[in-house]
Amino acid sequence: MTMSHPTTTPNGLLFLTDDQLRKGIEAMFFAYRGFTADPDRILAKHGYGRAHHRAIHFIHRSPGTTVNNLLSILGVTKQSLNRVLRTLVADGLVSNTVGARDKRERHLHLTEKGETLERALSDAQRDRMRYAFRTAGPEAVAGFRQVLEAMMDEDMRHSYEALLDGTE
Amino acid sequence: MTMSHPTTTPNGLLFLTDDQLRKGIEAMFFAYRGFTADPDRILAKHGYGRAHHRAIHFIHRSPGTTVNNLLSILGVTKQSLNRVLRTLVADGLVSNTVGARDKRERHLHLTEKGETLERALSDAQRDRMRYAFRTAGPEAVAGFRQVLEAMMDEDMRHSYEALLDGTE
DNA sequence: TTGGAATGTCAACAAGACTGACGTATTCTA
DNA sequence: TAGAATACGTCAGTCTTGTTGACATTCCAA
Repeated sequence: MTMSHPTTTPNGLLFLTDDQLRKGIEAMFFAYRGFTADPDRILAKHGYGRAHHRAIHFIHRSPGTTVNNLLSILGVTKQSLNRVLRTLVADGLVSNTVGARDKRERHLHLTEKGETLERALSDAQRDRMRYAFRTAGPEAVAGFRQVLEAMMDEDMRHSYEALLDGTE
Repeated sequence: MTMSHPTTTPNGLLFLTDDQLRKGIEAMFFAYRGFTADPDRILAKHGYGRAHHRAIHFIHRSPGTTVNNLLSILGVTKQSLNRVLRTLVADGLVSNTVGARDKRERHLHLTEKGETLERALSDAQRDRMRYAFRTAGPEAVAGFRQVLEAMMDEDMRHSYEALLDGTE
């Protein structure tokens, strides 16, 4: 019989079998599919993709953010982001205002229409997250976040923590 | 001051603020980037993408699996999978043998070369998962898996559990 | 004041997903 | 046993989203 739960060894390190780690890997794979499924359905109706969702989400989170700022959070090239941004501006979901202090910068905001779509997307995603959290219970939620935070790259954790400031 | 941890209400349901749920959503987003970062680097060297990784992973997990089987696990179209599979077979990483019982089926196996790449990919991914699990501790690992499993779609959870059979 | 750095835009291309249609071999079933 | 269903492969075309390269504008510092 194989061990199905991590145990602590005399040296104080967690003993982890390849099987336990693989289960974590596959859980991550299948869960992420569920995580994106609901927004994907809504986006498809509007002719958008996940890239649009990500842009909308972080503009909502940090109103007035610049393109460069968004780039470092999203981790894509500016040309890639620009294409998405262009369609969102053209469709009237995002507004694009020249910076007052630095005229090279463009400050991004969601319009009324943009906020409406953001609501629909985040409602759907929160519903699933709420169900998962309630099903698993409060201790599980704490563990979930601890593992995910340890899984991030150094610089991504910085982005993550910067977003958390003021809401913790 | 906002609540930063879930609490239980008199009706027995977890009380979850939008902030708590959003943190879960953003943690998922940033962690998944870390989750795929190491394999992505290795794949890029070989001229492959994530699609190749997924195929290699599940062929390794279920040697002799059929194309149809793989399709339902990966959740892509056969045209999409076929493109990936064709290059893997051409490059000598995957073998493709006609079924003995049912000659319509093709059974997929990793070659020696395929197993070598699989090792490199899964070693990298396991290293990160091990670090995350050790950093977070055993209770956190249990919670992590509980939340992820509750986050999966019904049919994905079936695939996930089917893969677990015999290893739990 | 001028040259370099920073910010953002446009154009072209590639990977990888999708749909739809079709062909072939094989198996199942009425 | 004939016809329907299944398993697999392929061609053609589209879409999203990533990439590089070239370029305009703006700011700043030598």
